[in-house]
Amino acid sequence: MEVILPTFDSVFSIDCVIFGFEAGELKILLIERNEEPFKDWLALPGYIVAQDESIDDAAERILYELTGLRDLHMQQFHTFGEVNRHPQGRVITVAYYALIRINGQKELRPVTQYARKAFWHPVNELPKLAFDHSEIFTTAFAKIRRRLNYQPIAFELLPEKFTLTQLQSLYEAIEMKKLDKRNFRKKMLSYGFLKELDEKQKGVSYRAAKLYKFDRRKYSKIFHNE
Amino acid sequence: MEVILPTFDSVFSIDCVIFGFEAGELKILLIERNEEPFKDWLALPGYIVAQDESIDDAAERILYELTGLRDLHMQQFHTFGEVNRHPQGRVITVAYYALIRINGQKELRPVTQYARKAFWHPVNELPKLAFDHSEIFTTAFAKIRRRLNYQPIAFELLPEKFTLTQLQSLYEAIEMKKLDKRNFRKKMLSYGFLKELDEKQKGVSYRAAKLYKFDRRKYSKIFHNE
DNA sequence: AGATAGTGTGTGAAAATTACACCTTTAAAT
DNA sequence: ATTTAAAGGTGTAATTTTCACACACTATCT
Repeated sequence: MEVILPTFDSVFSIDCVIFGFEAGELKILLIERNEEPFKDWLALPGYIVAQDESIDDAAERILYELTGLRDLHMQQFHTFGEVNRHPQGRVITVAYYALIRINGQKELRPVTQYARKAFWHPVNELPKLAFDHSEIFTTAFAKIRRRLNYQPIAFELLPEKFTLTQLQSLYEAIEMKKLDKRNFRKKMLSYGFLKELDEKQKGVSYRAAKLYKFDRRKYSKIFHNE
Repeated sequence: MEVILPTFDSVFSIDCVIFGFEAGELKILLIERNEEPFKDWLALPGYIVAQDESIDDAAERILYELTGLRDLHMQQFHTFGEVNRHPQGRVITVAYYALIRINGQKELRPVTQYARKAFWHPVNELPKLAFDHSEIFTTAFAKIRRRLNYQPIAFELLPEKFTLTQLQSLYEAIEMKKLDKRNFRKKMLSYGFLKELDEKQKGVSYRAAKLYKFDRRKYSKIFHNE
């Protein structure tokens, strides 16, 4: 059975690539669509920009409506404007990314009917996504990989307190290669923006590691940019 | 006398920041607008995307129509989507940049009436521009400054054959700081993608410098990316 | 012949990067 | 109590990269 869809002339939309890190794996947030076209497909959270909101505001609103998540620092990274990227008409989409901590607590709960559910999915072994969302993801991943080299984005993905091994395995997940433990630690600590805490990891069945946290104030003192 | 303008709902537009290098100075291409709003103001070349063209195609077409320039490699870098950036309605603009060689030969000649003329203007001492174009320029400049560090964009601005001093002064113009001559040469030559020619500079009233050219094939052999 | 203006070249010190292996600590299992 | 499994934590030497720094050479013009 074929569904007849309306068409439209020109709309802006937003799509979001939200990265998280859990169980040593890099993940992104997907929704299950509850609307044609691509009903029942998996997709990036995305929707149409309203007349009276800036695209940055739209990105926040849309992410909230589709996933229940709020107050992330989203960053625009590319605009996709092929003529036929949307089957119903001309849709140019501005893609944003954000990096957040996954806590079990924050539950993912769409507040509109457009998404049936929202959930985390590992970036390896991603399924086929609706529209050109696979390409949007690939572009986003390339961007954050590059940005990792000159901005402290990793810390947004980790819990407030983390061990150096966790930090290293996150770098390894993003750069997709193994790093040397001693060199990694030496380098990270040499920057001087990691604060060693008086606390240790708990609940592990082996020697507990020291916890650290990222000291944003020291960071901006050291690196004047941004 | 006030002009009454039509309003519109949602349009995409493109704005272009075209960099060139001439007489030791970094310049961008501006037009003098011949249309409301901002009639008679200076602005970046920019116009509205048509229904049936991708944004990349639109960027090429629009630049051509406003300046007569063709076949540049334009690269999208940011999308500006504040609600009130255009006085007549909601216009979201995708901004592109390109770097080109300025030759006296290529003449700048708008082929539409929207621009009265197009011309090069030094990036220092830029006047106030129409819309939010000053901000767009600033963003573009920041982008290319960063990109200079990991991509061979400088060579797109120089004539095919150039001296090391010209190359250095271009780097200095983009990075806005002085570089050491010996270190600069050593580093550039160490990359191995500069081809020394059997030719020398002509028409100078002092010792003529060797000419070099950028060897794109060697470059991509050395750096697999891009 | 001399003045002028830019070309072209080398070395040593300091900093950053890389490669590399073993003992320690803790909890769980026996 | 002892053992085992799993990860924590640590230093050094070689190499590469970056940086600071000064003077003689050459072509043209007068």
